[in-house]
Amino acid sequence: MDWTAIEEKWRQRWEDEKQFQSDPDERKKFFVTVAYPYPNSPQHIGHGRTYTLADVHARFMRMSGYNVLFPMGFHYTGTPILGMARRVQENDAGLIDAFKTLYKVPEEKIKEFSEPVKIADYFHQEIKAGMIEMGYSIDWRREFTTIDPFYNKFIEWQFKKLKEKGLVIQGTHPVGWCPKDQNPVSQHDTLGDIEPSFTEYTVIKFKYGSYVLPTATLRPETIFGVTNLWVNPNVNYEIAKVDSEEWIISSECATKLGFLNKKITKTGNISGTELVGKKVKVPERNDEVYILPATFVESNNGTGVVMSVPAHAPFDYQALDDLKREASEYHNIAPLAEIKPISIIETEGYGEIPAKDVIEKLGITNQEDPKLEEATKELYSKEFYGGRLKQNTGRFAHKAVADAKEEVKKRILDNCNADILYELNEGVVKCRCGAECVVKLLDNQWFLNYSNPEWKENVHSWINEMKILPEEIRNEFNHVVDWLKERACARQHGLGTKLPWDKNWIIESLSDSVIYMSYYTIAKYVNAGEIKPDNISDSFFDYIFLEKGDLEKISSEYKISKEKLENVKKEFQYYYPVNARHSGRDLVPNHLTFFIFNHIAIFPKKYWPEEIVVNGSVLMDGKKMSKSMGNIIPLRDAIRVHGADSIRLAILISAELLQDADFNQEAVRGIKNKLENMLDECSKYKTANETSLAQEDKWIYSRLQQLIAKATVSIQKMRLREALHYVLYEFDSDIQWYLKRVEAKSRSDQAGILRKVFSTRVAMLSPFAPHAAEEAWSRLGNQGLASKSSWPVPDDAKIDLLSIQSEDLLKATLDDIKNIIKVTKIIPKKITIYTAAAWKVKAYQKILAQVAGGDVNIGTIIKSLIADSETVEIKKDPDFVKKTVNDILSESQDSRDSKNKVGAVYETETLSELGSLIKSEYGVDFQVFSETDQAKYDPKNKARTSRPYKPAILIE
RNA sequence: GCGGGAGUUGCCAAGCCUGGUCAAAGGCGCAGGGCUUAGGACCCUGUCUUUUAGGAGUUCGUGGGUUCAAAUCCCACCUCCCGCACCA
Repeated sequence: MDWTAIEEKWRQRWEDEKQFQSDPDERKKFFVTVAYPYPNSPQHIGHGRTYTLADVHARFMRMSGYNVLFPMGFHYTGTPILGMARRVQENDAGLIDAFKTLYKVPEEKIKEFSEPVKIADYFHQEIKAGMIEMGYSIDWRREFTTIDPFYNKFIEWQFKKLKEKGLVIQGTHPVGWCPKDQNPVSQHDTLGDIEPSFTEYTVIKFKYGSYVLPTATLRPETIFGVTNLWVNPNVNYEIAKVDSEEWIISSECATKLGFLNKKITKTGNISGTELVGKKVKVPERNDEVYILPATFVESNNGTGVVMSVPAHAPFDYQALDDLKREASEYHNIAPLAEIKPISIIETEGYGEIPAKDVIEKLGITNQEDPKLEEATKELYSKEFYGGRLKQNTGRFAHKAVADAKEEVKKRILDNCNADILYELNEGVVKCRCGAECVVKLLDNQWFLNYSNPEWKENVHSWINEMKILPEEIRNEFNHVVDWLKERACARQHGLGTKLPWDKNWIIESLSDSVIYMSYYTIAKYVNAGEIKPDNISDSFFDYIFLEKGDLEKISSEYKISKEKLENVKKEFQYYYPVNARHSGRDLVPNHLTFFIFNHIAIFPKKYWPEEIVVNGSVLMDGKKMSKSMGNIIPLRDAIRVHGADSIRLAILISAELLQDADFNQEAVRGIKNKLENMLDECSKYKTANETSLAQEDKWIYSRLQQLIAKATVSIQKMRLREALHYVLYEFDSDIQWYLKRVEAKSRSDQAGILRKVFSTRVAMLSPFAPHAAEEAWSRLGNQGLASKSSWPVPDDAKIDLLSIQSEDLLKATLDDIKNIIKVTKIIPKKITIYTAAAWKVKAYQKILAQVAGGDVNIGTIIKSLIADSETVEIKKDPDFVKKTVNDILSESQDSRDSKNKVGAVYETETLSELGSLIKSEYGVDFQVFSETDQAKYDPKNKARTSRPYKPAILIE
């Protein structure tokens, strides 16, 4: 089957009929949006998932009678494209090869890629083409990119609004930094793609005369256990003026401090040896300790000076031990023997000197031993999570280490006895330019103040009101909101909009994409050239979005007619708020949360987003997709191979929303076959001449109604996998049964019925597999487009419960027959069936009513049956009650209710329908008797075991 | 560490919120049969153990508990996956 042609044909029809263009009208609207793509590569199967989900949603709502707007934009803003362009300029072989072989970019295009916008433009068109081929029902008249001049104006407006409200603030902020490029570095700026991360150290200032000897530590609380300082005798230390104090530090440390906005003036040098034996004053304690030599101290780590806490730091314990053994060399500098570890933390599982315990456990004998790292790690973690400070720590006594750490740090910082230093965690990180990265404290950085308590509170309460699917995600959102702090919202390079009040900054790319959904409503006018960016400024957006300002004035200011302005405003007011926002799960802790925050900050409550739908990612044959694995399939390649609809279905049916969907070849092939069979099937049922309905006809119509009801509920909950499962697979077994019945009876008048059934089914398939549905729809001889047909509405009145009960009875009985044949391995020659006596039927109805009323006590049921003359015969067969109760309990609530409603089924009559089925299946004779039938054929005396819905069976 | 999620019968995966319809949907795989020159596709049957009458037994990460009844509720434990910031 030529899917390319079929899909192309129907896409053209949609296009011709402008089916997805949405303009305000009298209908109710539904505005569905998806996070727009970042065009730095072609989209792959994984990207397709979110868009497909949103498209199904859009198509379903459209069929349900809503005026649906589903637009799309392209996010040019950001740094990765910039980085790629730079790599192209540098002739990066790896990247250029990826463009050629993986992304199949024509050679002459790659040459243009040294210009970032060209990369974005190229992949923009590539992605858009893929979206069209996938059949996404997008209104392309509203497309834009985030570097369009009008969009820039819009973002400027957004930021001015935020600033007016005091939500944009300035502050300092540490970042990974390249001193050569004078720029912050992130993962894709470094050699080896290392994300620079850093740890905050507390620098504690020990006074040495008028000098300060600072030590960097992760454990400020251990200041109470300090017994001495360590310096490396081989290091030549700097004496430097740091702001207003004179510090003695390693030269590496002086450099680092320079990036942390300290004013450093070097005034001299002092060797480590010279410091050894001197005394320093311990802050918070008012006593003095000696400076001692240790070789483990490194000049490039921290300040080059270390405070020694031998009781709790294995390095310190070992160094002190080493020193004492070599005491003879140092006898003149300090009374070493008097220096004893001071234990200040109590931790279960450790003795008085925990460092000693760990060192002995690991068999460490000198300070050069690499196992000391391990020892430190172990002890640090044990003491941090399980330790408590001892009596000798004064006001901090009995506190948990985890708490005390912060309190001590705060106290010594407040008393100006400490400072802060950052160290890169990865050791040396190199920028792509080759320079070694540092941590820099950026001044005057702009932040969005997501810490603002009032703002947070509003967001929390809205999150609790919104529709969020799946429900689990709501919790996650609330945690993210709690955890979110100030976020830097401007950077110094990249594509994007300049900060309106400080043009040195470019608005960061996640901050310029939080309220853009509102922009779709005006993009249509911008694209049509009806409004122009040239002199547009804030009052325009104030008027459109916030209904502020004077129409007359604005109209003359921008030379836009009043009618036009009113139209634009009304269009916004018609479509807003966003009814459903679809997105991948990875955007929960960032984009989606910001999206809520910013809507709440800028728009009035009636325009806050109504619903968020989050989906998981896509796996490739059970594995994560990644470039290095080489298992990324570009979406357009896949469309060429499998067709768009098979891909859509494969992605949707493999997992429910939050689960990762697994895309694999077998699954797609299976689906494709399924679709092709269905199309073939549909070609058979053109004619429509309805005759009077047989029982199986009523049944299939009833089942169709039930299918509609179930599928509709599932889609409304965005349980698309389930809905698709009902429509595509579960209903198939009903069709099979129907065909089996019809064929057994040698009927030939079912084509009209099947055409109706299939048409409804195809309509329900239309949001999921739109092209195949159109094709099937037309093959069935229907007029118009499936995607324009109305979503079927379930009608309870069309459900014939009796036919459902009857068919169920037939199926169950047939199953039983099959089962008996299987177990006994009899080759049947004759099959006889006996239905239950009238009193059993009566009794069954009574038991059913009692069970439905919640009474499952067999004793009371028996009593009440005996009391009734109609069912007094129960005495002959008391086991009947127990079996019947079990029968009933092992049924669904629905089925019980329907049996209750329908009352007794005429089993003898119904079961005679089995004749044709048994004849066609086993080719043998078949008879039905009632248990009470005097003339019955019952050589094995089976008839008496019959129960309602469970006829006795004799196979010979 | 903090936060989120998951562990189901060969594999993937429903079911869990709202306990009985659960030996547990569906797909894949496998086995047998049909169709076919063959392959593919398609259709039927089977696929925990056991059973010569439609039945019985043992299962849903592990161990407890609640209940007439637990894959489903509660507690503890084990294992795995994901996010943790200036980055789209």
